Amino acid sequence: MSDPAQIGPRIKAVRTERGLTQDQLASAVGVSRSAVAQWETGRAGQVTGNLTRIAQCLDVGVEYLMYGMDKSAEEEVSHGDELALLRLYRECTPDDRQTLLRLARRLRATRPD
Amino acid sequence: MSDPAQIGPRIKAVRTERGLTQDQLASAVGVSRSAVAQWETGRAGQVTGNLTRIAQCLDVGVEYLMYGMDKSAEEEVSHGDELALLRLYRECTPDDRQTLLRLARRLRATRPD
DNA sequence: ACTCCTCGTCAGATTTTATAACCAATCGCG
DNA sequence: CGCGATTGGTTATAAAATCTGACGAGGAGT
Repeated sequence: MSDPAQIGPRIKAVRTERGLTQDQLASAVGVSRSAVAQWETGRAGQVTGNLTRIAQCLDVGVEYLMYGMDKSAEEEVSHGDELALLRLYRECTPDDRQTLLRLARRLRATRPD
Repeated sequence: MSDPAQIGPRIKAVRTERGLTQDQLASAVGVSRSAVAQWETGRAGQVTGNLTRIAQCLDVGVEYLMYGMDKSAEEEVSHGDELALLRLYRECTPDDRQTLLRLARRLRATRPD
């Protein structure tokens, strides 16, 4: 799941994307420039308690640094109407759920391209 | 955001919820029983590279141990049928989406209690 | 009272990590 | 071309962190 050896390159990738030098990230996190270099080159097995600060300074999620992405097996819903639909669906009986799924399939099949 | 001092009690809470002893969690993670006790009593400032293994063994997200909760602003979908519904919904036109939402409301309103 | 189980704490060995220093590559300037 | 500045990789080492095994306390059951 988590690949510690990949955290370093990932930190480097995000840092350069943000246009920061190692010195700048080091100052932001509160460590020496060498520490950042060692993180990025995989010398440090884990970046321990600094992980949260690094994520904050780079404006990226801790789980992104750890796993490379948010959970991929699950889907996130953030649109209000999709949330509403999901909640309504969950409050339906199994039969009604099947009805909704069938209608969704029919509507999708007849949509214009 | 992250409260390192709270990781310990959180580990303990999840462990006891799962009905595990410190010894059992220690065996699962691959450390001594003392290490688990120290994590839970806050002796260790951070639980370093073991955090991922702890989360795996306790069947909980790393971010939950670190922050106490998954992202609260978003909802996660993990059931296959819900994923299917969501995907179908997204492939529909706005008009068809409204149709689905209306039907869902009607079905929810007529469900037996 | 005794035994067992669970867990908190401690001393110490081991491991990890951050620092300062060193060095190399690149680039811009005179 | 030589020089200085900047950036970044690497190393030795001191300091800090972490884990282990041992010890002891409290509770439950017999």
